[in-house]
Amino acid sequence: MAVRYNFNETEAKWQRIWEETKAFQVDEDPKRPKYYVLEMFPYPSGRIHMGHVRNYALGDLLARYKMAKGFNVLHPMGWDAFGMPAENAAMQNKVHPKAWTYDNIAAMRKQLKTMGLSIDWSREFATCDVEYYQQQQHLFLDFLEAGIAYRRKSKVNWDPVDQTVLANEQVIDGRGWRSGALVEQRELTQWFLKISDYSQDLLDSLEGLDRWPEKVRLMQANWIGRSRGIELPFHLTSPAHGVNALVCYSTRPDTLRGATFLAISADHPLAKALANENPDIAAFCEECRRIGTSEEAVEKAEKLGFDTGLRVLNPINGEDTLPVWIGNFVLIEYGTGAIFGCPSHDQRDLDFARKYGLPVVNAFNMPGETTAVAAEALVPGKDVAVEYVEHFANIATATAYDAVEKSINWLEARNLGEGQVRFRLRDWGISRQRYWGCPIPVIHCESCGVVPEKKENLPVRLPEDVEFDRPGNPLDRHPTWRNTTCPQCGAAALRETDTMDTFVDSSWYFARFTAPELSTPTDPDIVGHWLPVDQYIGGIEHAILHLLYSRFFARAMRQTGHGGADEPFRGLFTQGMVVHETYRGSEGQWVSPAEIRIEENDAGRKAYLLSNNSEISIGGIEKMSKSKRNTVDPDDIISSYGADTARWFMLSDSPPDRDVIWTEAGVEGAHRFVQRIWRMTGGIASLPAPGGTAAPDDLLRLAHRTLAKVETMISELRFNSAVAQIYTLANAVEEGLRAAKSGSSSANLVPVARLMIQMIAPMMPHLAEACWQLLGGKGMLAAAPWPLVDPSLLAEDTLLLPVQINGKKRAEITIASDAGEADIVAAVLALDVIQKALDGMQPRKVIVVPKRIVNIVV
RNA sequence: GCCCCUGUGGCGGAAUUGGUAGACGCGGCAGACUCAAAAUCUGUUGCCGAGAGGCGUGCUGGUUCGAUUCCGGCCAGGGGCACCA
Repeated sequence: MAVRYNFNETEAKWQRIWEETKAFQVDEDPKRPKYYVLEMFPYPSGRIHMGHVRNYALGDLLARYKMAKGFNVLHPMGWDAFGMPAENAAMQNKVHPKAWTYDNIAAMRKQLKTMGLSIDWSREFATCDVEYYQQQQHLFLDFLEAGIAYRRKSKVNWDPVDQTVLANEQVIDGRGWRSGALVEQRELTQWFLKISDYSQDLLDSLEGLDRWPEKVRLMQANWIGRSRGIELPFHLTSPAHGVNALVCYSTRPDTLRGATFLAISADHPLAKALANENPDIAAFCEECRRIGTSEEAVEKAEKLGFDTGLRVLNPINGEDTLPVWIGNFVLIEYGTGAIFGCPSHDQRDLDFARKYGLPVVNAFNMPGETTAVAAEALVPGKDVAVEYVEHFANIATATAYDAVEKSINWLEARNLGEGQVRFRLRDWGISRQRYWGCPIPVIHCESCGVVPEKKENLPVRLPEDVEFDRPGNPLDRHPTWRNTTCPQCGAAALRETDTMDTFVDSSWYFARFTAPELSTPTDPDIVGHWLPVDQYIGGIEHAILHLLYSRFFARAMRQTGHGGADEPFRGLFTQGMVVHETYRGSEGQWVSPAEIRIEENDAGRKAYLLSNNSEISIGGIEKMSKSKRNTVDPDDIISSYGADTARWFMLSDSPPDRDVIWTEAGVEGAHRFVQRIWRMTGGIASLPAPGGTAAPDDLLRLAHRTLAKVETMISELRFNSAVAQIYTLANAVEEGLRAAKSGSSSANLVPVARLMIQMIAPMMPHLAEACWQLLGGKGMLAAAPWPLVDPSLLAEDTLLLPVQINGKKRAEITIASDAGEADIVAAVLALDVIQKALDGMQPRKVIVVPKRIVNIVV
């Protein structure tokens, strides 16, 4: 037997065997419970990175474990293949986005396969496959028919150089992230999906997602942003431009008595009407618009206002008059585009009031009281709110929170306003002026307007003969592709040239995996069988958009007859990042980990450049990135240590939801363990066969206890703890082997080693298969059932109980596990150390917690 | 500003119904084997102290026989949202 484990040979061998035996291909099986494990599918950037390795190591562990536990496991893989990088590559390298994408996919597939994942590769697809986006077009048409998709004008960030719409995240300091051009606000007609119709359901259903991280549920809840408030008309003292009243939206009507002004948006219809006749107002509104709404601008922009001269009455008493201002901080998109300002209880309103000399009235003063407001606005506090509500609404008691609800009731009862629920969530704009995406299957006809393409005419294929020599959307300037006929009247018409946001592609791929060959988007029976995904694993960066869009899609697909589940992802796990130390040379240049060596002793850690031994400064630990040169290439790791080592390292030490620090020392440690398991297994296999049947010993008991713990920890996704348990068992097995070599009984070594190997199998599948063979295991471990815990081996005869005096540990006592309380107390008090520590003091009380602890109180 | 999370050895982290703080790994130190190195193995490793012992889970109060765990108040780090009325 070879002393060193040859991972190269073994990993290739078992990957071949798994593939040849189709070990991971599945179909629906009514006899076994299903389990759907899914890792967020990768974007085909060209090479896998360590984040992928971690993601798939986690998912594969679960998939293999569930498979061994008797589940029919669906574990597919695909590619999120549309998007801008392919077009950028096309512009820079004169390569077609399609060729670039499929080449990348081929390269990454090859890399992934070296990881030895239990993927059903027969289901693989890319979202840029025409078969996939054809079905997405089918879904779009159904959504259109159901009123879920619609078109409207909307303000967008327009990059005049790249000639495209930019997402808010792509606008940096008011400039396009690629072109650096000043971004303009344009009104364009865009396609939207009506996600806002589902706001309440998307919010309420978060409650049931008990296998999602609390953090993600909170983030989604905040994003949906439900608020309870009231619409309040403020009547003008004299109507202007046909407007009798300005309607404000407020979530704090309990502060209404402190209102001292009203502010409307520059885009409010009344502001526009006033601007038409007053050039000063027109100029002011223009300035407001110019400042824009980018985050940067918002941060710096001063609160600006313009007094319109109009006056309104406070509805609370119909007497107090308030001036109407135009404010640059009032958003037309939210609420009604008009607010009442209550400077005493809102910092922004206070700043505004101070700047323009508007009165500040403490809304919570009782009649006759004149408590002033200090430099900072009063926090809408609990106590003051109660007093105020008592005063104006005559409500006997109210908690702070009730104050809002009760003031709404009070105002509604007097017909002064109407309670409302509003959401922050806006409809999802899916139009992109890009080539490399799913074409939106509609046609613009001069006489019929916007006409959906007929389903039998799908797919609307992306033309391949396009040029990327200029910015903008090549579909717009394609000579023939746009020209078509109207499906309704047959006249010449033009195709829509916008493509869909790539988030659409990723909003239903998990459903398509259940039947990827189908000529409809899904088969309701099949998708109903597999969905929801039982465990979804991916990065926290998708906590909001991707996961929310997918939840919306699940609802929309059910509504349009495409089946599925209420919620697409039953369990969600958000893994941490892979991070690495950074290194910088004498001139501050980033240095890659491959170019240095580390020395470590009592004096500390130092890094030296391999090329000339000059010292390198060790910087912070940061997310692996090309710019900081702190990446480690999975290919290099797999070829030097093997996939199992990389997987084991990823699973050890760090809890999977936290960042894992990639270190050379850590990888070597993981690899040492691989070699150690191999040596140990070889040693056990070459022992002479023991005769007869073995009585259970401590080692066997430990193995079963470990098995029970490992199962619990895997099901709780605490893989690092499972790994620690396996280490403990391995230490004991090694000790057993050493003892056996010097003559002790080896009777339980083989069965215990087999248990250990089976526990290792989901984490290091290749090594496990090889060891399994060595131990005479039958067949392929990938197809073997998970071992059963023998409950009779979990019980212990004796217990080690700590003994405390007044909560401080003073001794330990070994005692029969079935000893009664009186016996334990007697035995404890008889201990020399305890007698000595008590020093003649009489115990007042002895607390015995069964199987846990004894505490003597004096 | 609002909402949320996290603070444990030199490091990653265990201790998950209030019951032995530091499992397991990394790193360090000492030793064995070796001509030597690598590999491997053994011992040791929270802090203070020669030792007995004492102190220790961000700080600070509290509840409890007993607190890393529960409650109050601070401090530090991280994340999400944000002219949202």
